[in-house]
Order: sequence, then structure tokens, then C-alpha cells
Amino acid sequence: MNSAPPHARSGALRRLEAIAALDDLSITALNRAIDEASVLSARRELMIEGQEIVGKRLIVSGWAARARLLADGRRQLISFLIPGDLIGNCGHKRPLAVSTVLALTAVSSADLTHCQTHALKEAYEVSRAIEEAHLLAQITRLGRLSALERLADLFLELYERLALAGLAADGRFALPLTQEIVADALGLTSVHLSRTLQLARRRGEFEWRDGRVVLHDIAQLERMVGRQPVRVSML
Amino acid sequence: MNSAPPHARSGALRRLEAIAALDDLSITALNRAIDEASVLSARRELMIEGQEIVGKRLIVSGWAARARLLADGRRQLISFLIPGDLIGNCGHKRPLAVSTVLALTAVSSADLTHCQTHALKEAYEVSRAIEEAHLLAQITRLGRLSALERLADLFLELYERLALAGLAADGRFALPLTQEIVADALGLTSVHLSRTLQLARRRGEFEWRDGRVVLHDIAQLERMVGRQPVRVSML
DNA sequence: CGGCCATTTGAACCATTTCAATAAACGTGG
DNA sequence: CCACGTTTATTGAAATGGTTCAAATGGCCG
Repeated sequence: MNSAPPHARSGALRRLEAIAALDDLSITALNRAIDEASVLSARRELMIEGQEIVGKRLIVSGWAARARLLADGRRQLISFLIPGDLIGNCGHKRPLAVSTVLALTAVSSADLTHCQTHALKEAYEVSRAIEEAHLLAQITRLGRLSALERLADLFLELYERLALAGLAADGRFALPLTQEIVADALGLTSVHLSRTLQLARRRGEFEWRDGRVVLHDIAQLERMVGRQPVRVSML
Repeated sequence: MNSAPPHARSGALRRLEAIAALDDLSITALNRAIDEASVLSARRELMIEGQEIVGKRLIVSGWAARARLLADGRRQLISFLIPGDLIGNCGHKRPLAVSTVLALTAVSSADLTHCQTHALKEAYEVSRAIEEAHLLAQITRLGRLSALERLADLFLELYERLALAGLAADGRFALPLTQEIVADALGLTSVHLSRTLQLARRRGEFEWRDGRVVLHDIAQLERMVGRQPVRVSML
């Protein structure tokens, strides 16, 4: 029991349904695209900075990240990509990638070239706005929050996003990444991230162990970092 | 002599012409909008986080910033807005502002509601892509660069952007902001920004005094921070 | 069992912050 | 045009948060 049926409604589809009203035609098109998703293993690149963007893709499962690599080996992860997130979601002609997209786990992604219904175009636009809001959140984290606050704020954001795709509930979610990866996103060293994690655990605020995050009191954490849920539209 | 003619080609117009090929119709429409630009004095808000976005506006002159305010008084400036930049440039229905936009000097801005030619729509899309690239640059600055590198990188970005609008040349541009404002953008204290500025001056790399920035060797600065110019399209 | 990678720990070090005091520049009204 | 209060920039000294480097520990996979 509890084994997923072969065509379980994917988290990616759930997220898109949550951010825009999709008609049957759109859902059919999406399901067809998702059925033909291709898999890329961890550490492979889905897109490379400076290269031309071929088309929109949808993350169907797994974790990826947008990254900027510096000449001297430092790297900054811009944002995490989870099921339901889009890659190459641009609006102009012959776009160039401004960041590299890196698979952090095995990632399956679907080509959205043939998913261009009216409803889906609206979903893409909303997704873009949400993504922008997350970039602003990342800037604020890096610029003005302490290590503990950064981590709490990131976990709250991931929780909110994963919940949209049905991949988080009850203050818990799977986070199949290394500390070093999260450190690269938060502008910290992995050493300090490790210590910060222990601090959070000792304080009883949240923990991350064995690939699972538990947030003990979401409302209180939100207060602590002054966080409010992301909203990009009146609707 | 040297007094600007009443209808000098504005920096804002110059930037839009630089990022997309504009036909006469578009330019006429823009000029009409710019002629009717309205002025807001420093410290006033052009847009408030969480409120509905009314329509696109174009910064015609002056400096503004997108900002996030934290509950405890900390604030993070997300990005600077200069002539030719857009506000409220969204693609979906009933959008909400995800950041406050604050006038840093007196700012004049034009309503673009009636500027919807094909060429202008393309310009808006390209502008959006450029803005996103700048957000990524800001994330990298805050996450992985030292104070001196952050400052150099920001000045290089501003130089590049101002040059597009014809407002910078020869490694020099006007920067009519306080140190505290720039510190809030760079995630530093104004005290440390002041010290960093002195370091840069002593090293002969760049200086900012009396509202004017001078970059002494752009190519060398770019090497120092590992910076490459922003490109978002093959065209 | 052995090797590899991720995590933890400790100690020294450094970049940046904090707080407080001073100096300079600015605008405003008399 | 000067005197005023206010904002902005600078300086110093001490405290802090985060980094660095190196070594130890623990899991996991072959």
C-alpha cells in the first residue's frame, strides 16, 4: 500500500494549478509533456550562463538551482528550483541565459514548447512574478539577515513553495541537499551553516537531519524573521 | 552655452532605443508620455509593497530604489532605478507590488499606459530581462563579495547602465546619493562603507566624492571582481 | 574491510558592526 | 549674511559574527 500509482498527479502540475486556473486542454497538454519528461542526473547542467535559451522547461521532480560561478571558484546559488518551477521562462526574442541551472539531485524536466494555451501563458506570467518575489527575498536575506535568520527564512520559503506542490505539510519537508549546497545559497561557509543548524536545534526552533526539515513553530519563526507569505496578484 | 535645449533627447528615451529597435510611432508615443511626466520629491514612494500595481511607469530623470523594509527598522535596497528604467513592468492580471519604490532624489516619471506599440512591448520584455540579470548580480554581490568588491561591482554596474542612457562616460558619473543609501543597497553599515571608500581611494582604484564617481581603470576593476557586461539577448 | 564524502569540532584569525564622539556640509529663517 | 539645528561623513576602540584551516568523526557504498 501507499505506493504511488503510475500516473499520480505530479507536484509540478499541482503547483501550476495552484497559481492559475487551468482548463482541461491545458492540463491535457501538460500531462502529455510531463509523460515525456527527460531525466538528468545530479551535477549536470540544464542551462548554461551566456548560452542561448532553447525553450521553456518545467521541473517535474528533483531539485535544481540557478547559480553564478565566479572566476576564482567561489559560487553563489541564486535560488532553488523545485517541482512546478520553470526554466527559460522569458518573454523576448533570442534570449540568453543569465545564470547556469544545475541539477542538485536527479531532475526530471518537461519541454513546454507545445504548452501554449491562454491559461498556461497566464500561469507562466504568474510564475515569473513569483520567481521575482523570491529573488527579492533572497536579496533581503543576504543583505540584512544573520546566519540563523537566513536559514529560518529560507526554510520558511521552501516550506511555502513545496506545500504549493503538495510536497510539504505539517511543518515538515524533505531536503535532499548537502549543507555545502545550502551554504552556497545563503552566502555562508558550510562550517558556519553546520554550527547555525546546531544552534537552531538547541533552541528548539527547527532542525534538518537525514534529509528532512522540521519547523517546530511556523508562526513564531515567521515572526522572528519578519516574514510574510509571497503574494503577487489580487486574484 | 551648454544649456540643455528644452526638448533634449532624454536619457530615458536613449536607454529604450538602445535596448530595442523603436519605430517612429513608438518614439512619438514615448515623447508624448515623457512631456507629461510628473515629479515626485525625494523620500516619497512611487509604489508600495503589497498594493495593487496601477500601470507601467518610466523613470525620466532622478534616482529611485526598490526597497524591502523589515519590521525592526532594517531595510534592504534591492536595486537602484535610473532614467530609462521601468516600474510596474508586469505581465499578469491585477499584479501586486512585491517591493516599495522610493524616490532617492526628485524623480520625474511618465505613465506608459498609452505606449503599447509592438516595438515597445519588446523593449519592455528586454528591460525585464535586464532587470532580472541585475537582481542576480545583486545576489552574487551580497552573497559572495567583500565590501570593497561589492562597491566596485556596483559602481561598474551603474556605470554600464548610466552609459546606456548617456549619463556616464569616461569612467565618470554623477551619484547624488548618501553613503547610507548605498550602504543599505550593499548590505553594509554606512560606517564601513565610508572606510571602504577610503581604502579604494588610497589604492587608487576609484573614488566617490561630492556626488561624483570616478573609476580609474575600468578593465582592471572588472578583472578584480570577475565581472562581465550584462547581455540578455543574442540580438 | 577500506575509501570516500559529508558533517562536526576546535582554535586562531579577520572583516564588519557597534557605539560614541567629532567634524564638516547644508538648508533655513532671522 | 550669519547663526542655527540637522543631516552626512569621518574617526577610534571594543565587540561580534563569520571564516579559515586542520583534524576527527561518522555514514555509506563497493
